[in-house]
Amino acid sequence: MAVTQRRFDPERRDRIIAAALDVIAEAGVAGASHRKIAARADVPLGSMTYHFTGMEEVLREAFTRFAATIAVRFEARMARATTFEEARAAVVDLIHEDLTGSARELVLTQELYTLAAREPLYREITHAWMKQSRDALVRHFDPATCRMLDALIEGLSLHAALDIEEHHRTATAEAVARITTPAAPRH
Amino acid sequence: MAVTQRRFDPERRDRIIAAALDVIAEAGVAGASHRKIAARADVPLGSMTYHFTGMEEVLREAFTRFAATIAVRFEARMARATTFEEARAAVVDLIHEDLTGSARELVLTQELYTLAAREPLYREITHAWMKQSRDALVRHFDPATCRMLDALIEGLSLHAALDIEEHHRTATAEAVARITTPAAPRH
DNA sequence: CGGCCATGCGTACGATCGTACACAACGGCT
DNA sequence: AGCCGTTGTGTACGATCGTACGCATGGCCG
Repeated sequence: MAVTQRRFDPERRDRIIAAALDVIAEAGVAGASHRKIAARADVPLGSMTYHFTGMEEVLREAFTRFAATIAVRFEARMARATTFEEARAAVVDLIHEDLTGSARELVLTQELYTLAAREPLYREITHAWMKQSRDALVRHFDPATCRMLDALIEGLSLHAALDIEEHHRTATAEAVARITTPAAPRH
Repeated sequence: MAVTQRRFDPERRDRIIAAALDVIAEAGVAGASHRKIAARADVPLGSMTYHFTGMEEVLREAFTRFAATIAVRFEARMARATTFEEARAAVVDLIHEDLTGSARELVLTQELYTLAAREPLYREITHAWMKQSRDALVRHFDPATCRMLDALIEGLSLHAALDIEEHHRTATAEAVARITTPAAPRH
């Protein structure tokens, strides 16, 4: 009666995961707690331990979903490119979107990276993410170039997250052009 | 008597800061507490609140010192380069050192970045760090190229932190060569 | 229509946290 | 030598945390 029953709420788990990402984006992994996530998802505290074995599982699923979402977008955009020049343009587009998009994604990415730098469990998530991106790139560029592109993309993302300076699309295009152009052999 | 007095211990603050970096490297910012840091520095818990106004001050000073240390090393190495080719080689050396050096630095860097992505206070630290590095680079490369180099360096650092794959010096050299070579104009 | 069992929730416990504050210990000054 | 102010420390408090667990609840089967 006064108590709203939620017996049939199969999306409960999903809502919790989504809420977890919200909380992490706002307060960081450090500031994320079962209680805050439960409040955000509008579920009782007990649901946390019911649906998940512990905080680690929540984080793992949340970041897995986050990484998958971004990787899929990346893949979709790259798939539309057929020629080399289109591939270059697609990369520039993607970087541009990353950098001018929501700060939320940049922050969540950083949080994930920091976790991954310390714990192998989360490293698996980043590895899967990287692999997907790498696979999307390797259709257009050779492996070594893909690695460099990856590094450039992540570096530029970081600069955006740290608010280093405003982003110029032409500068990004120039950087991508350089990376994707083999250097002349040393003399 | 049994209590060892430390009245004259002017390096107490420094030891605490050093201990804080150790703890952060091991347990992350999230896992760093006054108690753990105090234990690591072998000082009583009360010393924390005596020497610092709060956790934030400890973190700020610790990361400031950390960033300064790395920036100084960067600057020193770049300063030894006179010609363009030497500058390129210096950058490759520095990246190589970063990537093959202690995981501690890579982890601490990630922790700082994540903090900085969220809080302006720590962003100041990263901005100062970037500025120092940028100043060291700008003597040899034009500003746009410096930004790209920065991004590349940070991206490669991240790859190392995430253990993406083993580092090849020649691959780094190729990436630096490309970035520092203006792209041919589009036709 | 009524009892049962899986499902889900409220609460309580022990641990750990940051911080404040009363007090011990010492060096210098008279 | 003895007092006093500065310097440093031990402890206790309130808040918050993750997690376990007993119990309410409602759908389903007989």
